[in-house]
Amino acid sequence: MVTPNNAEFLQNIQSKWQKKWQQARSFHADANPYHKKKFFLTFPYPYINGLPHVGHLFTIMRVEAFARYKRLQGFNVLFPQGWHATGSPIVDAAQRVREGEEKQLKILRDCGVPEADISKFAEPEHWISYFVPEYRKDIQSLGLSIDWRREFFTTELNPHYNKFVQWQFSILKKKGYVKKGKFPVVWDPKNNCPVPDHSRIEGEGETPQEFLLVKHKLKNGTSIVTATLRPDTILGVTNLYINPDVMYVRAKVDEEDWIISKKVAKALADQDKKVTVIEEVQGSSLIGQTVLEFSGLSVPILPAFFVQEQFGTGIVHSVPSDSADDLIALDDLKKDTALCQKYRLDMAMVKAVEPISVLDVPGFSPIPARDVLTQLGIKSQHDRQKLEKAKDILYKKAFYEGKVNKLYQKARFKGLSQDYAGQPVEKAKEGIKHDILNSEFGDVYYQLTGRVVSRSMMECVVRIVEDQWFLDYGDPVWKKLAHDALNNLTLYPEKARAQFTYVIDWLHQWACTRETGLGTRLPWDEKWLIESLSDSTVYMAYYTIVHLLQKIDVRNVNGALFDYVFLDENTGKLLVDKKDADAMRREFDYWYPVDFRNSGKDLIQNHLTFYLFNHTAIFHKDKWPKGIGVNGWVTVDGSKMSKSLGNVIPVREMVKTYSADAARITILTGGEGMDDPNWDTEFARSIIPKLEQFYTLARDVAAAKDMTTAKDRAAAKGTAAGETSTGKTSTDGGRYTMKPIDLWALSNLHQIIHDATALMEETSFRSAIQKIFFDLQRLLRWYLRRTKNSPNTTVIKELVDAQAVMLSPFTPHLCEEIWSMLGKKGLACEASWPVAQQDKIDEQANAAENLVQETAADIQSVLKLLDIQKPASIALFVSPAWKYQLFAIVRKQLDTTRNPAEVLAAVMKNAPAELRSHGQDISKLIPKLVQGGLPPMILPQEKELAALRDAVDFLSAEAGCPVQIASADEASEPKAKQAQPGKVAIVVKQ
RNA sequence: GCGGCGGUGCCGGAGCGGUCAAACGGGAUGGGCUUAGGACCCAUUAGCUUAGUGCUUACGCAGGUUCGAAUCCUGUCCGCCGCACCA
Repeated sequence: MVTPNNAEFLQNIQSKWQKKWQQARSFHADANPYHKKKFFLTFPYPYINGLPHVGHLFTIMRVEAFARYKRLQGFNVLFPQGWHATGSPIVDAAQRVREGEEKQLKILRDCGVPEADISKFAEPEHWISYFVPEYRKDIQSLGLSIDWRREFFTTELNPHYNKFVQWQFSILKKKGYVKKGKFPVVWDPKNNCPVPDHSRIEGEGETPQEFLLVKHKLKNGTSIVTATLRPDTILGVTNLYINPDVMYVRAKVDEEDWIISKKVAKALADQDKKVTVIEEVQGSSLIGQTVLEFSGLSVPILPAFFVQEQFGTGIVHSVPSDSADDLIALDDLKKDTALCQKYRLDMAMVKAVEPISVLDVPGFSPIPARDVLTQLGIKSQHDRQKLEKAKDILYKKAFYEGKVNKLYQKARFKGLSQDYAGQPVEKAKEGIKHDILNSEFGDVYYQLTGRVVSRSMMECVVRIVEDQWFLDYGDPVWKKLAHDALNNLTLYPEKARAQFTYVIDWLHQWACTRETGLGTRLPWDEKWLIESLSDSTVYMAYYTIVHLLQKIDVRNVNGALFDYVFLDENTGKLLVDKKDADAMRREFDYWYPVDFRNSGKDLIQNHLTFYLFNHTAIFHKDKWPKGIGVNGWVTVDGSKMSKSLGNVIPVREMVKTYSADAARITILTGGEGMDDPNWDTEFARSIIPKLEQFYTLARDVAAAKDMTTAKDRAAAKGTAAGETSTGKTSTDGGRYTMKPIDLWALSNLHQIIHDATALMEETSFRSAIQKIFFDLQRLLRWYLRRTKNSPNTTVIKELVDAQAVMLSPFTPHLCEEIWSMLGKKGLACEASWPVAQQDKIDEQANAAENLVQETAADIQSVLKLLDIQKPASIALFVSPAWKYQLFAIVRKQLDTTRNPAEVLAAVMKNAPAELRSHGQDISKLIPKLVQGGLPPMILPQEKELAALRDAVDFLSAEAGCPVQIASADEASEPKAKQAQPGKVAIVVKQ
């Protein structure tokens, strides 16, 4: 870690201002009917199983900076904060503490928990009572402008909130958005419980995968059952493959007879099936028999050794057209007379088995598997590696580019519900699967995508849980409402919209209840806890009333109260004072809807979209969300944040090392939009002295009532009293004259205010900081240099005042300090954001100053090239008059043509005689002007002269010799002719 | 594979048809100020060239549109995020 230069100064003023804000209750926000402009911001309440770190900081700071900005804009701003404890991580972690797991204990120690207290964390409740205040302390130390009166935490440990969530769910239920169904989960068979991702020893990220079971019927009615992920090829089945050496079982599954592997027989028992094993069946005994297919065909059962017992059902239906495995096995068998004899297979029958083409895949023959076998040079079914590759190629090609062929006509197969012929595989697949499931040939089976081992060291299985509750985000009516909500809100940034639209369409049923963890119980089925993403969709409404509600005896909090407060409906008896209920309703009515909710972009696919869905289900349309912000994932010095890299910087460490203000501005400079913001340690270090420099400058401005020099004042007396050279009146006690450079400074200031305001409005904080801090600092630097440190006091004060206010959302402590030092009344956080005055933005002033700036630079470079230390004098010539005329005419022409010849012709035609006399020069100049383009603004000759004359002192000082200024028109000097509008000719005399 | 976002100089990162060899910051180099400085100020930071200029090569790669492209179009390669019941 780099040691900062000196953050003490910033750190020393931190707690002082935080205390002042607290005393002034600057961030307490209450409904105020006389203050119509309100702004309500939130970010998702953090899950409190740890302390805040740099990863959290970015999201927090976006909301914080926006909150402070909106306050400066005159809004009544509500920025509350709560805590999330719902779910299983805390419970699991407590369990691990109970078991004394070293890794978990270390995490707690790293959070600063004293050794003696660690055992307390065996209780989940203790996590809340410990981490809530610690987390709050950390983010408070950043000087956040949160209304802490409205803090709360979730789960039934907070009975008021508990009632709120139950109210929410009873409304969802009433409206039919909560439904009951079956659901596959990863299950520990020993402890009889579901195994969430983070409490696995092995197999994080593995999930149940749905396979289609296909029944193939023997003459006696028994089904040989295979499992597949490719129902689209069902009509291409030519035979079954069975491993002759494997011992299968015949089992009664529900009311049917199935032949399957032993493992599947066991697994199905967990998956909502009644399974009784009747007998064992040797694979070889089935070979040679025929089965009836979904397609209506009869196909033989053949031997194959690539078939693995533990995969699928241990039996494979063969689609040699589109499976390389199936095809090569068939090829092998046709050549293997000995094997056929062994199982008494009729060689002619085997040879008669031919692939059936079912898919049209671009770039492939009707039998794609054959192409791939040839392509990869696969010779036998033992060539496993190549076969895996073949499978990959075939699947991807067929699935994403293929179409099912003409075989899939409804007329040809009674099992099909529609004509699939010609449909893309991707689309037809689902329909065909559905058809098979609806026939007597199909069923469903779940298998894990990989091995999962639970903490009890048991290998997990898939289990179908009955009576699981779902939020039906697939409901088309609800989807429509969510789209409506999306269409009526502002996104920060707008480019996130495509993703939201996609997610709304893609979401379907969401299992919203759990059996374990902390949370709120489902009001009508108390065995279930409401899952953590589902209990946090509309709680922002809770913020509006929490400080009032939680004072009320919870026994008097009922559904009728929430109906009254949130929906303006009288549905039952209120158990609280009408007065109290009205007060809450006023708060809700005033603050809602949420104007800005910000979170990481990863939450678009769940929480933020749930947030939209649920608001439309619960609240009236005028209370739907107004704005959502999303941001990228924080990186640290360019690398992804991770525990293993050890670059997860806790907030408390950042504040201790860099100060709150430096940390705040660093993180927001790290990025904007959807890009991943970067915490740049080097920036954090180098910004500290720059912030102090800003303070020093402000101090000088404050101290010097009059920053002008005696010489300036004397010079000023020369002009008519109170009158400046530009005719403006100066009223302050500083330098009396308002010179062009002063107007230029103001012009640029107001341009910056204008730009920065627009950027703040769209939460582009990085760019805003660029303008407000760096561009303004540069402006100040040039202004001081240009005025040789005697700026106009009015101007310099306006610059510093504006900067202090505009920077305060980012570095509030420093800005308060400066604000008070400048002798301002009140707090900076309650000041007014400066207003950009269009009439002060003067492009001509910019062009004039550019000319001066460039001339100064050009003088330097000429002197350097000629290696002249002490020039005797310098003459500057502005362009001859005819070139100004020429430029103006060319500019007009460029709108119609860009062809140099045409421009030249037009110029020569339109130009006055005087200009035409410079014909030769013109024809040389024009191609350049057309190619390179003209400068954005061309000042008239007299303005250029005036600008240079105004700056003559400065230019002389920079050049180190007297400077004369003249027009090239009356100059005999040949070099003077080189001058152009915007470009002065320089003649150095030694 | 699908959906989303990106690929710019030593680095971070602006720019999104002409004012672009490319803002701003960081780093590096040189100079100034200083007892000294990690503080501050100034200059340089693609190559060649020049009295302040001009030229060449550059904005992932390849084509195209245009008088003109980092900027628009097409194709292609690469990176990041998500693809769920987990906070």
